[in-house]
Amino acid sequence: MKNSLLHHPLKEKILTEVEQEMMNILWKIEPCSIHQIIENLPKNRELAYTSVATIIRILEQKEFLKSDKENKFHVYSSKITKEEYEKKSLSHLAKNVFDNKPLNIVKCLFNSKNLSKNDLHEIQKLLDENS
Amino acid sequence: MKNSLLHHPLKEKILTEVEQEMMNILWKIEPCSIHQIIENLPKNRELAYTSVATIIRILEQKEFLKSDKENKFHVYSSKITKEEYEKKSLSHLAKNVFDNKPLNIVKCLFNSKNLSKNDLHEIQKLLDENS
DNA sequence: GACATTCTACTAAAGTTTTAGTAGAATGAT
DNA sequence: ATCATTCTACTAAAACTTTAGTAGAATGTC
Repeated sequence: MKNSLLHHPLKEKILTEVEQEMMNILWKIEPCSIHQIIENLPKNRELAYTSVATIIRILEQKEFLKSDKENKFHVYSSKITKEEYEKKSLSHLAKNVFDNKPLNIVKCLFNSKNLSKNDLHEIQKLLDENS
Repeated sequence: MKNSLLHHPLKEKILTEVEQEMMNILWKIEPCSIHQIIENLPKNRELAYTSVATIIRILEQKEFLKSDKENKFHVYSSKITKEEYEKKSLSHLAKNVFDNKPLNIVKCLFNSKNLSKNDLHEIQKLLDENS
């Protein structure tokens, strides 16, 4: 079995670091070419064209994105929205690190003092809408 | 360079899946032996003693835990608290998936309907305490 | 103390991730 | 049509992850 990961469709698929890096760009500019992805990498991030192409190919095999032949060349677009993936990765983190208790994530955010005054107002609004 | 990862102390270290599995048990029962960790694995999770020992050794190299020789054998304890790691993994996720905006994590939790009535009350309490 | 059992260190192998090269196909320019 | 450039598929290699075996050290039992 040469690529066993690709044959476990039920496994909860989480992006690796580099895959995440590419998907973040894709979600911003899709549909797009390999070159457009490279153009959108930070200047200090030097990756060969073929390296990006390989990562994209793997992402296609894992069904995070799809490719279409638009007139001349391939263009790539996501098969999962950023919002869907945010939800998936957050519930993965909740399960693995936060005892499967989403509330613990909120508590952690409050404890780590990473929320601005405005964030607190926004959260209050969310609460008001949900009661 | 045989183990280059271990020589990059500044890299933000995030646990792999199996490492996380072991650390979650360690945080519950530390200080503890390899055998105690194995006893605390789910019944359907069959891992050889030596596999667990290898994972523990890697975790020690990565400085997530330390070992002490307590009278006869080694006992292991964490070098990072669960709370510290929760904070670290959450800010890692915020940075990589949520545009570095912790508020987006809270929004995602609200959208995904994973919060119970009681959770909402608890969040209201947190808000009241922080204003 | 001899023997069986347990523990630890080291080694290993298969799979995955990250990065990039090569070759040939497709395209563009003359 | 030819040549240079770009794109894609395939291959590859080093590092990392996951799992486990082997050998020798430490310990317990008789």
